[in-house]
Amino acid sequence: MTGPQTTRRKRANGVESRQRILDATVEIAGERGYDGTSIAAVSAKCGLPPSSIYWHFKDKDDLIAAVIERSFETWLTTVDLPGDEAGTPLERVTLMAANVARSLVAAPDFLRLGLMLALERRPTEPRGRAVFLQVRDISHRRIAEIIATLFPALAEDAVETLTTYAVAGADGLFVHREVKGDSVDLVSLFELHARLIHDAAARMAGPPIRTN
Amino acid sequence: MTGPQTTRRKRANGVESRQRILDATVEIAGERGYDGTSIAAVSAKCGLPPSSIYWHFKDKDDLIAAVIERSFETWLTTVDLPGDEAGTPLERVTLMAANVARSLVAAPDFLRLGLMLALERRPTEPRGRAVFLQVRDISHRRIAEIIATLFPALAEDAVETLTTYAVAGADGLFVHREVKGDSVDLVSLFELHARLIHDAAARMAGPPIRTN
DNA sequence: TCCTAATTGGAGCGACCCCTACAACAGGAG
DNA sequence: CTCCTGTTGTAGGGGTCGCTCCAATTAGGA
Repeated sequence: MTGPQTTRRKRANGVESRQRILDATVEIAGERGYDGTSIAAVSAKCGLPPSSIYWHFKDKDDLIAAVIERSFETWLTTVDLPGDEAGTPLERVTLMAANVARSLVAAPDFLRLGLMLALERRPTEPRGRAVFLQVRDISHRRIAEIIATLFPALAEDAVETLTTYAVAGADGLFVHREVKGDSVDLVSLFELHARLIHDAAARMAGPPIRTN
Repeated sequence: MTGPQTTRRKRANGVESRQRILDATVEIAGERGYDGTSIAAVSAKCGLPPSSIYWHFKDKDDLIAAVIERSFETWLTTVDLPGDEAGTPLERVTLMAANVARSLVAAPDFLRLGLMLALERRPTEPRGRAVFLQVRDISHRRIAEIIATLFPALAEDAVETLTTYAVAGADGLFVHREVKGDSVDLVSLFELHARLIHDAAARMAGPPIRTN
């Protein structure tokens, strides 16, 4: 513990190799999914032999899980959720939606691979799927907090429902863009999404007059 | 053509075998995706040898495409889109959404497998993916027609945007239920979805007073 | 300079993959 | 009965899979 740990780490190019492996894997796995990702293909794409991959990662499952983790982190940095700037709730919700839309366009690998893993239901769940669902829950809670802050009058289950709806809409719109190609204007679709969520929140939080 | 076709079809149990193969395939492919579906596994599940599978289907790609086609048809029969019954637009949109939600709960294999195929981006596209996107476009047009009928004042691109949003929301909510399990009340989430779409359509179609 | 640990190179193992070849069997037609 | 056609059964070929083993190479610490 306290002994001979001078400055010896990062001796060779191990760290860079790890990044090269992850770069190659995220590209292949984002295109072909779990089973479609072969170690041989990753090896060919990153130029390192399979033994190097298995030196850096325990097995294929570990590699995919690491890819999910790193993709989520890089995606988080591009989201850059706004803190507590001024503006009406509608303006702030719209700004957030635009940010998320742009980040999904810029770094789509995370959500594409994650959704593929999430839809699978194999007997022994891959660790990457669990990791994705976990970070997804974190995002869910963050959004729920923001909604609760913007609309303090909302009941707790209303916040939960709106958050679920917000995330689901984002997923669906993302899928639409993945299917239809780059011509889809994700930002404007997210703008509509934000507006509808805002109106729903305002209605749910507003005074209960005019129920029908 | 007009000759010796008495009543000879279905001599052995060929038709039933085809169904057994499709039943086994939709189960496995709905769980594991394209690459995760092996002919050996299908053979084991349906009890027929691989040669029978390859007698009924040209290759694995053909099998998956056939599964998509049949799943879509069985899903269509459970949707049972309402014709032209009476009611306000909101009532009719809500009814449609509830129907779709119930059908997705009853027959989720079609959309689960379809979304998995749609998210993949391999160099040579599987035929099943093309089939899914095709029937998806058919659904899209049907929904667009209904929206245009319910809200005649809507501009054409507004109908298109709303249809895209409706389909995307349905996809996302479906994914949410697939991830979170049977405890998710898909019908009530679709009810909210229908209401938001209706409000958006009414606002877009209505007089442009009170823009802010 | 030698020792040691981190990393790479490459061969290869057993299992599984998709798919095929071909014999065996069933039942209607003659 | 014999044929003929649709369907099943068995065996396996050629290839890829995830993964392992181990020698070779590199660079820091002594």
